Amino acid sequence: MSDPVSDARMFDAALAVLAQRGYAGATTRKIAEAAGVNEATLFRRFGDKRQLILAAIHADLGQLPKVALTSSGDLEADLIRVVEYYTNVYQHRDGLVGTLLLEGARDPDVAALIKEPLASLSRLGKVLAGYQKSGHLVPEPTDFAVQGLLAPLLMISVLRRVTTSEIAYPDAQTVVQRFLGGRLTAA
Amino acid sequence: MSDPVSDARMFDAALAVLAQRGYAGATTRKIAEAAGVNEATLFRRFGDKRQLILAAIHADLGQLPKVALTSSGDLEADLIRVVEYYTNVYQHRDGLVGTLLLEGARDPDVAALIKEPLASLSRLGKVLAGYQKSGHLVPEPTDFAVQGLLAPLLMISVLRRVTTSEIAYPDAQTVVQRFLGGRLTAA
DNA sequence: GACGCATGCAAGCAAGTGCTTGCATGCGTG
DNA sequence: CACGCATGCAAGCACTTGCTTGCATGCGTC
Repeated sequence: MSDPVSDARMFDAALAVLAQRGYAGATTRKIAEAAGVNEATLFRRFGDKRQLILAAIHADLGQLPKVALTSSGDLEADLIRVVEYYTNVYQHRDGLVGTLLLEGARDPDVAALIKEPLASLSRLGKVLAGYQKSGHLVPEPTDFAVQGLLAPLLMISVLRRVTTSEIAYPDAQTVVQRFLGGRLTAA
Repeated sequence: MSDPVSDARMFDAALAVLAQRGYAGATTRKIAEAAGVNEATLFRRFGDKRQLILAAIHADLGQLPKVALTSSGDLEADLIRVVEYYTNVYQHRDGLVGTLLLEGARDPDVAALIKEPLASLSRLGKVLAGYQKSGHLVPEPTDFAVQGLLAPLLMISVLRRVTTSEIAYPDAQTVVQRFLGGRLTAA
């Protein structure tokens, strides 16, 4: 009966259920059902729930294109690329980022998995610092700059899920404009 | 044996465990233990787990001082008051806000409980709109303005818990300065 | 065609969890 | 003192959940 099941199908299901119901709520039975797979198959393949979920997260995060965190010299273009990237991250699995951030605070393994994506934040900081040094951006602590650029996106992604009214992600252009307002040097 | 137990003690315990482990992880046994109370007492008093937790959240959120969301005419002073308030909210029970936002996305009752605090955001929007109209602030969609002011705090509160390095909340003065940079009219 | 292998299926087990209950105990109030 | 009342305690029940296992089945490979 039935073809061999792809890992991807189970990962998809696992992440969908995880994002929607959290780690504890993501029961192996629900994941199996969502994947259209027998529960036993999950265990035979991944050993236990934790490894399944960790593998799913790992595969998913690894699939994210590496951020184009380069200084091309064109400040605005660089920022737009970054904002588009993060908007994508928030959208690509609805609510997953929030869940991972929360769950990461409780589970060291999850924390380890999201470590690299988080590290990209400080890489972004360095890019911004470069533009500060070159005089394109007003100087400020790089943490502040990073927050100024990305925090609104995070806030939107969180609020979207708890409020009834539909909140849309603004386009990258707009986000960057807001960020640059007051930060451009009077060059 | 033992004096009557105050609701507050159970609420404290419930919220502490809730913030740390989420709704599913906040078992009645753990809450009882944290409160130094017998599990049966929880049920006798509150009926079931859900009502206990909802009552705890309600009592706690109700205890938050009403935001001083008034336009005094002194823009900077108003903003500082607001930022201090929200910094407080994030700090006052470590991680609770994040948990509630996440849990609120899954549980309509929790969503209902945090509705009022969330509504204060749109009230803040109106205050800011007032300052835009009076020419103190550059015009922009009020949602953007609210996010510009508070999103960094939210991001910090989230990142604090997943990163090993200690991230401190900036003081209100700093937050407001960052917000005002680029938003003050050239009056 | 025979074999191996991944899967489905169904039953089930052990642990955890929400919740109940009967009983004893101690405190305050009349 | 007597009574009521809130609590502690311990046992336990029903259900969920992670995980296992034995068996049948179908697919690809040799």
